[in-house]
Amino acid sequence: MPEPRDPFQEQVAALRRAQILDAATKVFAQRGFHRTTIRDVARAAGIADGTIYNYFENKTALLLGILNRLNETERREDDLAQVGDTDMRSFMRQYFRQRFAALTQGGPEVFQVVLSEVLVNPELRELYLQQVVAPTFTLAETYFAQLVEAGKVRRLDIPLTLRVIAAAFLGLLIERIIGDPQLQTKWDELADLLTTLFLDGLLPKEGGSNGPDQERQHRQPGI
Amino acid sequence: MPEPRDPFQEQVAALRRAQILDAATKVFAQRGFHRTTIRDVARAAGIADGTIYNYFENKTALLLGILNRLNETERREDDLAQVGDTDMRSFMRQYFRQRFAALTQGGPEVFQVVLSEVLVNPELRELYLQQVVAPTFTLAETYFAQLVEAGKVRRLDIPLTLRVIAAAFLGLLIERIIGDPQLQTKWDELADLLTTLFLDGLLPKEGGSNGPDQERQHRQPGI
Amino acid sequence: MPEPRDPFQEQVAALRRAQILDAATKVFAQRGFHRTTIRDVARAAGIADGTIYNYFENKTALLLGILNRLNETERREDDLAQVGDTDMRSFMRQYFRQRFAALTQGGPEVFQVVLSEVLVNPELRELYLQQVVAPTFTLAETYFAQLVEAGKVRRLDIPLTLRVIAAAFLGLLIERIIGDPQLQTKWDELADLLTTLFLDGLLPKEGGSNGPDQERQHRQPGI
Amino acid sequence: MPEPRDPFQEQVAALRRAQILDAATKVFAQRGFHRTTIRDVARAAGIADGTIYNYFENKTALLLGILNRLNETERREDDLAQVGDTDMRSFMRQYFRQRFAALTQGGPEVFQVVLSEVLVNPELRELYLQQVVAPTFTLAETYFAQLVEAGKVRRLDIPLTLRVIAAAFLGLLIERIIGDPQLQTKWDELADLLTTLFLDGLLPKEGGSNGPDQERQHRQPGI
DNA sequence: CATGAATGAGAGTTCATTCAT
DNA sequence: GATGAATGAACTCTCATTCAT
Repeated sequence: MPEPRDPFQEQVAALRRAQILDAATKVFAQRGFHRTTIRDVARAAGIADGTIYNYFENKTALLLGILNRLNETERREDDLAQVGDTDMRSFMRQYFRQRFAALTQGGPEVFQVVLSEVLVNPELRELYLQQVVAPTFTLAETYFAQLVEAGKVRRLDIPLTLRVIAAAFLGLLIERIIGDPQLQTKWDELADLLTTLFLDGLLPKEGGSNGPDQERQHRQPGI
Repeated sequence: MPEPRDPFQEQVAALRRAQILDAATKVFAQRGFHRTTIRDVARAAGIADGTIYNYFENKTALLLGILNRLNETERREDDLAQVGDTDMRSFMRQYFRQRFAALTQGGPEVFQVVLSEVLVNPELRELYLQQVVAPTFTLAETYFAQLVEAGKVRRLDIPLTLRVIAAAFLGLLIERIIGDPQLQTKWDELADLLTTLFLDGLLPKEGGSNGPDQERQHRQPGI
Repeated sequence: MPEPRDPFQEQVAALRRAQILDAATKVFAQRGFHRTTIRDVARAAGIADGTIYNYFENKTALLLGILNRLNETERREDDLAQVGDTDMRSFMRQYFRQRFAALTQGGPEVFQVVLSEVLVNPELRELYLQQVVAPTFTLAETYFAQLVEAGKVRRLDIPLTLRVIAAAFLGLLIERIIGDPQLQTKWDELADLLTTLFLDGLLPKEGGSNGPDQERQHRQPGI
Repeated sequence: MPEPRDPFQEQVAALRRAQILDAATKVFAQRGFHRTTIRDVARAAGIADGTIYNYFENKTALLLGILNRLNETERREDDLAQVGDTDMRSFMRQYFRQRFAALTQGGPEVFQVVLSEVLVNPELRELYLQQVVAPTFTLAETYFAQLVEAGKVRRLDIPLTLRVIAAAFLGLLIERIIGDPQLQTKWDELADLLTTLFLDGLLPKEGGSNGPDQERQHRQPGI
């Protein structure tokens, strides 16, 4: 836990921390938090065991560090704001695409690790709730309320609706991690499907032919 | 690992196994699989440490035992079948309610434990995929295909759509476990909300007033 | 530790004891005393674990039981006596043959087990010394002294000489157990070789051609 | 299991290994391999339990380590070579004396430990056979063959004869370990006795008086 | 600051022994 | 007497953490 005053040293230290957290994320995701030893992390980071303790108080702190970075990453994505003017469908499809891309590339490992522990570690759970989940929902609720007011979205229980949408993301990510082949294969189609599902619902269009043309769903105007 | 031929002994043994798995599920959910010792399980079951090893080969086998019971539980729920004749909305609401009730009472702890390990243990992941996830989806796909053919449901990518619905459930369960207050409070409203969302979508009804009447959604014509 | 008065019961008990000791000898020799569990012995004997404790106080008592049987076996071999009249060479060859046959068929396993523990268990060592080694040597010394008096054998330190001869046997047995191929192959030639070696020694006969005639060796005068 | 490149560290590590093996040899000999705990070894070595595992993979590796040192010790004793020119009797007496001294001081404990396990552990047995027994015999056979060719030794089955001689040593060592009082007392006389026995045999010298003078044997004329 | 050997508490697991059936 | 499930002490081994170099 060094407290360097020298700004240069400070940057070096930050890099070390990042290097260690990267390594930790990788190996934690591979074998799980508990099955991974400090030595594993150290090896992956290319440093000695003891060095880790110069930057993190203990093993748990590594997990918190990962969680915090997740936090920062989430916050930075305030992409919600600037899309208010386009039509609902384009916006949503765009947004879902962004999210899926983020999840896929940004590393599902991070989720794997954090979520796995969050499920069974009350303290971490609390932290995760307050630092990641709650702020995200608060932000989203504000935005969503605007949509409702603007009449662009049906008047539903906003917080709960957002929970459901977020849950779908979370659940899909997990199912993918578990290894569901369908999701592995068609991951890229999900953004479109979710848009249709959440905007239009499962029910067939009124008077629609309900024909085999799956593509039509995306273009259905004025529902 | 006794192999009793005597059917009475066999039943006694089955009860012991159940007793141990109950205890294991409870304590694993509280502290997580790895932070829980065999002694913890034994204490919770009211037996000696060594006794556990008369029924399970090792600690991991306890996890597999829990997973297998989950498996059996899932299979027994063939509630899908008998609801084919009613209207779509009632059916779905009913089904969602059943599922939520099952998840809540049947013990979210089981999910907590299994999922937590599944996320970071490849072997368990494979097992879970093949024993729980895949069979469930196969069953559901067959049923869903019938709905599509009957014109009751929009023609979409069936497997993917089911994944999304299941994901919503999974995700909501997790969010609840994490401790989201909204979900704790309004858990019972979710079945209705999901029905609306997945059947009708977010978009406001055409020509609707989009007023505060949330209830109107159910009376949508032409369903 | 049953103390049956009924002579029939007594015999049954004796048989059980023998059955258990046989099984114990077998499995102890295979994996060693400590690596063998009571369950191993029970399985080999075809009985339940607990039953063993009706006949032996504890695991160590099994070892003592084996040792005691060894003791009895040894005593019964008073073959020494009746060979006093023949010539030295025939006698010795005959005796060595008997001993080797006994060791080989009577089961080197017994030696394996007992010796292995005797080497590192002081108590057992003491017991072995007093119950097996000492009596045997005492007997042999008496007989050997007669040979010396009769002028049939060079006047040497009798006890020590006997130790050397016994040591050769013991050592050969061990070398064989260890798996020396030479001994495995030529085990039957040892009786003759030992006779020659111990009676005549390694030195070539004086004036001899050092030819293949092994028999002439006795008349070596004045080396 | 460190792999130090630094030669200094390497030496330190070698010392630690030796320190641990010394301790292990001592305590294993006292209580036997299986009755000795890792903690016993650690205490005897004056280090912590865990430290042992920095140098040896597991408890069994300690035994292998002891065996390997025995191996090295044996190899170093190439005393056979330089005594070729002297007369047979002096050489043999000298050689036997060396061997006995080596066995006694070099630590009969090493034998005790290794042999005890070798008797009941097939894997260790194989290792012992190949690393210690076989090389030693191969060496000795070559040398002995020269003696035979030179006519200094009777023409016998060389490998088998060597086995007998080695067996005598091995057996005597064991008898001594077992606690035979005769051997404890007269250990130092054995070299001479063995020389006489193996060179001249038990048979009385032709024409000899076979008097009570045991000492005469060593001064036998014509040697 | 970096290193990695040393530490020792603690975990999973085994198994001799007991005893109710 | 026979059984074998239950017991829990004791063992091996791991690994987070410390600290002298």
